[in-house]
Amino acid sequence: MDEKPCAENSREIIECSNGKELAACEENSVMEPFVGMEFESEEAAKVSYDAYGTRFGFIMRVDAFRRSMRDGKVVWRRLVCNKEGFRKHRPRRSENRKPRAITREGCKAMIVVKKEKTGKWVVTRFVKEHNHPLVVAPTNNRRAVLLSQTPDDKDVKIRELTAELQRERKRSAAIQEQLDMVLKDMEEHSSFLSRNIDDIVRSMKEIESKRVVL
DNA sequence: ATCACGCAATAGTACGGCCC
DNA sequence: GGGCCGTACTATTGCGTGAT
Repeated sequence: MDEKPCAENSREIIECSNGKELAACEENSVMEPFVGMEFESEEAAKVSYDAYGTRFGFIMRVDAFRRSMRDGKVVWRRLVCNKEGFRKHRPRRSENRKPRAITREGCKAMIVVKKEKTGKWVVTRFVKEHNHPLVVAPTNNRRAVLLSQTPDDKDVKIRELTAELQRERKRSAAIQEQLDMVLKDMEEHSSFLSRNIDDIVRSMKEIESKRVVL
């Protein structure tokens, strides 16, 4: 079980079971789950794991849950990678139709969160390793990403997305630099305005004191 | 008895493809 | 283009099993 939180480093290379580079952690705000991690609500856990998945290149799927025997409320929830498990075989009703792309690859990655007596949701299990390459998708259309990839397309798609990711990183670094310059200018301007205000206040006080003397 | 978890089944839904 | 059908998805539930 891997229980190390990852958010300590602003840039951390994550590796999956096949040892390939997958994605880089670029924001401290996306926390890697760890056993014992607490959430205010079930929804917060979902949002967090979903953000983590988006950041590191997989799609979260809400899996099983359990209700309390006493009050019937949900007290246990499992969140998995969308490639978790294998698709169940169902007989094809039409031979003319093309089968859809395979989306399940037997991935074991998941987190399990449980509601404690305190009302907080705590991660009780975290499986980090995926059995497939992780791809940071540039689109918000999750379903389109899921269904558009056949096994043959995947390597090409991974290369394209990796190249795009590098381009976007360079672009964001340039934007960051520009923002830093703007902030610096704003600070300088702000301190300039402060000095002006101080001068004005000082002048006003001098004028006031002269009036009192007269 | 209760909890934790795995697995299968099912309902509802979204979407792609085919046919008119 | 629009309707229908098939496929695959998520969400939920039931049941079984092992641990506490």
